[in-house]
Amino acid sequence: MEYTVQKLARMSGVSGRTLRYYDQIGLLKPARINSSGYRIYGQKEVDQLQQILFYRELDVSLEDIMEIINQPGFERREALRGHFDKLKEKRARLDKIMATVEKTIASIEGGVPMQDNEKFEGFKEKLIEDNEKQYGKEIREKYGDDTVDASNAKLRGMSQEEYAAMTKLGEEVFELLEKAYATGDPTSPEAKQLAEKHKEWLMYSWTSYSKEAHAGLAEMYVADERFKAYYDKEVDGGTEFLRDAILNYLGM
Amino acid sequence: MEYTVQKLARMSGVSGRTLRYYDQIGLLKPARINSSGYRIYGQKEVDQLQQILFYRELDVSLEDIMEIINQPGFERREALRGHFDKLKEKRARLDKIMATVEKTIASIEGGVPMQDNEKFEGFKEKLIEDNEKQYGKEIREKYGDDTVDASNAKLRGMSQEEYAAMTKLGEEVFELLEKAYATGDPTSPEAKQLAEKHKEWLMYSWTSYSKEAHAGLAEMYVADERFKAYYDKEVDGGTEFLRDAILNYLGM
DNA sequence: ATAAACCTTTACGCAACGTAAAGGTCAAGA
DNA sequence: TCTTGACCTTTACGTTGCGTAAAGGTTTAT
Repeated sequence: MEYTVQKLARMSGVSGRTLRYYDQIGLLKPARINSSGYRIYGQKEVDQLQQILFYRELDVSLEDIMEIINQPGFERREALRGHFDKLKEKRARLDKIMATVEKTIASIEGGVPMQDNEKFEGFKEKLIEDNEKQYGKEIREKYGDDTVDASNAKLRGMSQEEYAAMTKLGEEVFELLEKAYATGDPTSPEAKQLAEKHKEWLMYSWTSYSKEAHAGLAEMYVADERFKAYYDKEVDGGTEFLRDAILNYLGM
Repeated sequence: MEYTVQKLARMSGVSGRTLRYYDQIGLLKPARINSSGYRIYGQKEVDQLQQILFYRELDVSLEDIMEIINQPGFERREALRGHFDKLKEKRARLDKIMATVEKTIASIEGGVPMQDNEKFEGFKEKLIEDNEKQYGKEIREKYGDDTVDASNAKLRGMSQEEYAAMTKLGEEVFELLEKAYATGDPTSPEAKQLAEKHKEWLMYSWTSYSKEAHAGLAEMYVADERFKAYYDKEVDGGTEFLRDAILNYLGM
């Protein structure tokens, strides 16, 4: 497939000017120039543009992108690692800023005065290491799950609303788990409600439902440490409780 | 408390030049100018700078920030609440990008080849449509699974070798599925071998194993369209066959 | 008294394009 | 066939949000 500037632009979401600029600085040259002087891009160029956009998303400068894509594989890996670290820092910084926002709100509402230098926590990029130590694993675990959720949602081509609804349901399951766990009884009304909500939540990604599959999933939660870690996050033994609640709900 | 340019700059993490620039464009004027022409900032200015930095963090242009904070009905507390939500969104986006970076790194290290277009799923919004036509659903599903695999590997702190081994096992399961399916009999020796290999593969991520959980997972494969699509990729009905083979292997 | 560390304004530079301006090309419809 | 409108080209200046001198005045600490 061959593309002119405008076609490639529309496909990739960048502007025609951008493509000409990339040509100009030597970042992405068209495959050839036709007899009228038009830029013609081919498959290879499409792929490379995708590469470029990928790095651009990571806030890599065009100059650096040029270096990266012109170098062999292991160099690229190093670059990626560097970017990953940068992203991590960025994330930690965001967390700090969010904390500052919360604190500022609290200070306004509570009438508690805030120290001036506190107001800028997070904008300065110093205390990142501390943050890592403080949140460390927790965030990573959550991060893993978020990733899975996001990819699943995308996978199924869910609309924004659907995804939001599903997420909300997921949170509700979690809340219910805490409440039901507090009763200590997997046959309690709360536990039953929990199992129901869990089924409801499941239906967002399942096309067919069977008691066996639901029960099996519950067993798997206990067996697979990843799921176990997730459901045990708030209350220890939460995973087993959830399984029991589900099995009970299903009459098994 | 009163601050000169440099003091405020150090406290807030921005540069002196930035403060002068903000004065120049009228975004943040000092409280007063002293007898030597120095800019002197007071309490009000400190708070306003904080506001400005919050907006800047959200990629709002300075011009827009000016409009926003000069609006008559501007309520600081409301604005702060809005900031918090937007920051959360930004963080979620960062998480997604980080996941892709990690996945890319994993693919380089694990020697698992990745399709270029796979690498960039999720980054572009528009290109997806076209890609869809080209490669259809298949890639999305694979991407989803890869993501899960990668994040799992990370989560469990797997070594590269282990991850590679697991990936290889996963492929073997797939090959066996094709071979066993060809026999048409879920009780055949090939089917039994398939179930065994599947269990072996599972053990990479399971800490405890039970027949019930294994059987449940098999049921889930059929119920969840994502898994179904994955195992049906090569042979239609492969998922059901796998389930039957497993159930048979487990004597259920 | 002198150096270090401030402060000032003016002014040019930068990345990654956006936005004309001035003109050539191409497919489709009257 | 001719015209229209959507393409394409190059050249070139504008934009944002500062960084970075340069050239000089002020304050503070020793």
